[in-house]
Amino acid sequence: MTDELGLRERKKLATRRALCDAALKLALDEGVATLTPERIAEEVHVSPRTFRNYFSSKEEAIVAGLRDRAHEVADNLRGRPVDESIWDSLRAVLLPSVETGMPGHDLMNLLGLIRCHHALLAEHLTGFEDLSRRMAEVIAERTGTDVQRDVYPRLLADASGIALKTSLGLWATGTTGRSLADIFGEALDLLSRGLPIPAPAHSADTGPPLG
Amino acid sequence: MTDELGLRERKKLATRRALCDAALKLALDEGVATLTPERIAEEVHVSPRTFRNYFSSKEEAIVAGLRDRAHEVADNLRGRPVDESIWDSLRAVLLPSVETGMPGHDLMNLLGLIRCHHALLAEHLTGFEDLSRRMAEVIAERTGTDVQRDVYPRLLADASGIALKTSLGLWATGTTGRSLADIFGEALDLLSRGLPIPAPAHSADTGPPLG
DNA sequence: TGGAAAACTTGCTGGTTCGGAAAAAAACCG
DNA sequence: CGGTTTTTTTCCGAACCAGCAAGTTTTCCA
Repeated sequence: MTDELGLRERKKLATRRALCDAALKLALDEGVATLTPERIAEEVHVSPRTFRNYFSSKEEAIVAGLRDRAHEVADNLRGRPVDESIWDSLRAVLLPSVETGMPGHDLMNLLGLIRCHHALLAEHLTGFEDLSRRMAEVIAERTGTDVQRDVYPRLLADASGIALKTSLGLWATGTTGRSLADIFGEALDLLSRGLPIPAPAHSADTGPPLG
Repeated sequence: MTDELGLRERKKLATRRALCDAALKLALDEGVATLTPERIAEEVHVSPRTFRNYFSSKEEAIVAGLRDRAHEVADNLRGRPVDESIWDSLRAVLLPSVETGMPGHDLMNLLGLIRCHHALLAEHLTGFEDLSRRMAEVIAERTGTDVQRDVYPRLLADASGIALKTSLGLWATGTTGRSLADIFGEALDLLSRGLPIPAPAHSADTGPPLG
């Protein structure tokens, strides 16, 4: 149905994607500080003015690839079977949202950049905010709650978004030796069990990184 | 001990506070769009350049009052009795962090501004990020977990921060007729019980706002 | 198909923001 | 007091950003 995109729409999507791909690539290769909108535009063979028609800053372009998925994630959540546990639905929908496209080490490097640059971090966080807002609506539909009056849908949306953000942050430090899926699974599990205080066992219990 | 602040330090703190107070006041009175760093500086009788020595944008100044509390909150959490439930500690520490100083309707208006302005929202969210990072360390100390390797401390810090953010957001819409403390209490309670799906009762069950 | 209408790109441009450098003022210390 | 350190201020150039109108491409409709 939405497959019927006119030439104009397709070209717009193409230049947008080309711009944010170029922005990400250049940021990873040459760093964020020295990167300019002009440089990105040049890479895609459009004018600097056109770049600013699509993005209002280089930071917005760099994280656009990540944050643009907010729409799809909400749609995917809406598409899950209604008899599925909400936690299973969230797990099924959120994890793939960051596993598409980009190689793992690029994602780690990007998260490293984000951690260091205030403007990038700010842009990234508004992406999660966007995601949460959309998810809250779907969760409300699904659970028969009211986004305007009930705490539940907003809180669950925000909390599961946080599970993803926390997992990405911990995974990107590289100090755990675990996979993102593994960490995220544990995070959702902890949340759904009410964040019980972990047993004060030896904290090296997760097993050696093994290299 | 830190009471021994020289005149220099005191004046710096004073101008910083004066600047962010003025920024907030002007933003509430005259709106964010038309507000300029020059206007804020003028209000405090310093040069525009001095304003930029303290804050890198007007948005940073506007939300500085809220975000500067991150330090205290973490310190307060560290100061809670060790035999207290972590949830009780979080409740005791987080709620007062927004209840100090500003009148309630000003806080609601500020949150309204934040919701509408991308740059303000971004700045506000990095404030929560800052808060979470500090709290994660204290939570790790308190629970004998490892910030670098365990999911728990980061997730609990982020989740309780989210509980506050979600509560502020819902409260500021004014559609519930409930107090912030009430909403926040329910949010923490939901989190600590694993976000159970609410019974599909009539959603007007929370009682009439009563005017 | 042809031509009008709409949408996108682009160069230009004025206004704003930002932060470096050095002089001036204020605070500290003996 | 003089000398030293820190902060404030003035000056200023570079970067950023969005509005406008001209030129181009796509779409629409008869």
